[in-house]
Amino acid sequence: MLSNACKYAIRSILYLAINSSEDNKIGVKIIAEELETPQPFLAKLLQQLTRDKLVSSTKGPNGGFYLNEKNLNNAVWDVIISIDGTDKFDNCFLGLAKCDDRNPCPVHFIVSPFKEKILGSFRDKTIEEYVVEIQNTNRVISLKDLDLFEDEGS
Amino acid sequence: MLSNACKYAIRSILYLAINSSEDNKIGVKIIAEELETPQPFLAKLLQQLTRDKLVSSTKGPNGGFYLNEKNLNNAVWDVIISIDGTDKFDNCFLGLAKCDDRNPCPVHFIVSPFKEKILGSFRDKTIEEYVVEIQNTNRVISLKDLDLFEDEGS
DNA sequence: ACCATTAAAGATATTAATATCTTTTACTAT
DNA sequence: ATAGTAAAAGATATTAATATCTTTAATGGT
Repeated sequence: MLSNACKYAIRSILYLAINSSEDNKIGVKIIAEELETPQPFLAKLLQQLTRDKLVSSTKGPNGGFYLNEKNLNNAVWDVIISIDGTDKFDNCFLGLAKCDDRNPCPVHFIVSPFKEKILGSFRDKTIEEYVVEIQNTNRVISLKDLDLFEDEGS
Repeated sequence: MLSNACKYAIRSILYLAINSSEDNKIGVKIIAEELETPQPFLAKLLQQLTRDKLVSSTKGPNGGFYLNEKNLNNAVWDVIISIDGTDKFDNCFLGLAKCDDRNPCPVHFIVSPFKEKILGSFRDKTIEEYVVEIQNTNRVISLKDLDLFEDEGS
């Protein structure tokens, strides 16, 4: 559904939303380590996101990437468009050239509600709202979020 | 989620289930045309499915591919395993190395029920049962199934 | 002014997926 | 037997995705 590139990009932007600010910029190296992604590849993606004004950056010492207020008000969907384009979501799960409610593939009515749901989430929530949800419900996006205790019980 | 190869393979096997029989074998050429897939590529896939005993075939005149009773009792899931392997379904939607109920990515609880549902459908229903459902509910898998009337109303 | 740091940009490399081509083998009908 | 047909097998080609490398530009601290 999403390319690796796009997955990296989404997690990066959420990571920056949570951990960076105008006076706490974060370099690619850190982000790549924290998200376990290939560093130079991620650099390219962040470049792309920066060109599209989805993240902010400055060069030089204390430089790095961060999100400003405007960036925080974009949607995850904007990231997807920037990196993958819109196509991947439109395509039929079984590869039919034409698949819709009228001409549904055998799994159309399983896939379709899911797509609507996740697409809705990506499109209607801002990055900022995502962050609130992530924090309120202990969602994981990077290594440091991991709950490593396998067993809890007595 | 599924590779093109796997999508072709699934539609092929459903197509054969519906249209072929021991004494009505179908050649790659026809199948490829009907499903709008690249012919030699599909040939490779059918070869693979044949090796794994998911479809049957004979060479020579009146030869071609078909499904026997045994083949009809496999699941779509077997096709997926044969072509893509199991991994694609296990992976996190946002690319987290570890993503489960305890360490969920931000969309885990949207994706997870969908995966269970579709995986269940692929695993628990036989090809034969799929065919019954396809026919009872007018599902589309090939060109000839298409309902081309765009508008119905008066 | 100079140096170290870090992103930007452009070029290149690698890999995996997709697709095609060629030769061989099996089978059928005549 | 022979010719024609169709899949099997193996080799090759193309493309897109992923990943890396190198050079350049901007910035900040000394």
